Amino acid sequence: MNESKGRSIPETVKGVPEPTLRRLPLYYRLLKQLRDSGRAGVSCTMIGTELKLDPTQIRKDIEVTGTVGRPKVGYDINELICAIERFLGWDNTVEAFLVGAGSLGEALMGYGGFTECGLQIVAAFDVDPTKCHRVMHGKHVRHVSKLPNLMRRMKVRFGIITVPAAEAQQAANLLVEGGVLAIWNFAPAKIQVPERVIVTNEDLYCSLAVLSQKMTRKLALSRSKGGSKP
Amino acid sequence: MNESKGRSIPETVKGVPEPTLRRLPLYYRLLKQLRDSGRAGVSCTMIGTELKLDPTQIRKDIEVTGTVGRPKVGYDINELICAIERFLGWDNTVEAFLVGAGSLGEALMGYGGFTECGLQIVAAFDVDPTKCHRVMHGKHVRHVSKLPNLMRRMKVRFGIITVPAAEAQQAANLLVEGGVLAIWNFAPAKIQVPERVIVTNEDLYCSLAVLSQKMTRKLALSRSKGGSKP
DNA sequence: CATAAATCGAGAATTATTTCTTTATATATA
DNA sequence: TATATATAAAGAAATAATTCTCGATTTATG
Repeated sequence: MNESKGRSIPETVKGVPEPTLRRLPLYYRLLKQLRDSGRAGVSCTMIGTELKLDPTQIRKDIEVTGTVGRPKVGYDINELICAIERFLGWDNTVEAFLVGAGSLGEALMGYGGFTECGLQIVAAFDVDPTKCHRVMHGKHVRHVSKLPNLMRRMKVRFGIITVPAAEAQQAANLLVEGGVLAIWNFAPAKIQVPERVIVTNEDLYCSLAVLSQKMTRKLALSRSKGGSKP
Repeated sequence: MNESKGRSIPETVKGVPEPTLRRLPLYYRLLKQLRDSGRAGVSCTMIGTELKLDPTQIRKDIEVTGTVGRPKVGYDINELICAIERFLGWDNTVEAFLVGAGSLGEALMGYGGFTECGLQIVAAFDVDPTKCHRVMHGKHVRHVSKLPNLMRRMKVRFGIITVPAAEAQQAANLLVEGGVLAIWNFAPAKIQVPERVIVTNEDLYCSLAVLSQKMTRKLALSRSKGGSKP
């Protein structure tokens, strides 16, 4: 008598702002910590203090998950955790294929935390035959030529690309051939896929740009203010 | 007679929007490709077509780098590349220490492309003694206890954290002790640092959230429209 | 040389996101 | 029971970012 009636998730007819989506995991992590430490309830004020974010913003973010709180009390931590999981789709296991068994691929396979988000890497693929036929963090590494068929047979719908930039498009093509639904692309290259395929790029250069520009700016400012040359 | 006169970079008195900063590397990469293919000039229209972005937005982004174009012609590719490099601080080499010599750390050290952005990882550190005293992609791996002193002696100001979440704060502390200016944090955990230190979090869970929510939404929609159960 | 087409640049309009304000409600305390 | 206080919720306002509009400029073409 909780999920069945009407809109458990507000249908998401109108897309949720991406900034909100990116903040939800931050709350999620904190909530789990709080729960482990024995708390049962939490207020936006508390989350805000902890994460240095505006409480109103947090309240609006939580709203999209469909969770309701009580004045003066806040939210039930368990309920909130479940709501975020449900909203993000982290309550169901999604199997994924990983293309590119280099060190980045290995790092992701070894990253135990993804299962918490329902993401399970079930196999890895590589073009390099010397990397194939071995087991990495409990997952078989196979040759990329096997990918499309295996993907269809196993009904895997999620792909992770961890190959060098130059090979990213080929990797994407294989995944598309296998009927992929969503791709998490770690290669610093844009990939062309059919419109129906959802892509998120994890482009390290974009993040680095933010950091290095801020650093550059800071250095420039400190130099012009308190620096040696006026 | 190009940089010396007046404001080569528009001083950046008022911070540049982060979305702009994150797009600049995309242009940068494309521009280098275009240059390699022999082109000398480029218009926002062309970049926009290539990257599927609005030309006006690109024009505004380019504006922050201080580059001026010519109507009907566009921008000089070389000039634009240099301006972006200068603006992001990618024209100067920045030396970095990496904390956490696991597979993610190894992946980053092996990632040749960072030198293009002026980022040079000069050494790695780990708490695990068995990982120390070896060479990884040409860089020495040392024990974390050596970090602060070495960092001050070598005047390294940039830190990269690739340790597990539970150890992130310790890693940050060491870097702060060493006088770090900016931290690129790959651990899925918030780190507490003095206000003067610039931090960029590369939190994979945040990106995954975007992707899995979109996927979940899509599946929900397709089920409610063309699915089996009405 | 006049005309057409492409494109920059500036600013207006729109849209998205965040922050502020107010109101209502639940709990604790006197 | 009455009062004070913390907080959610709803909506208004402010701010940030994107997209649109238009005038100016440069090159190409007849």
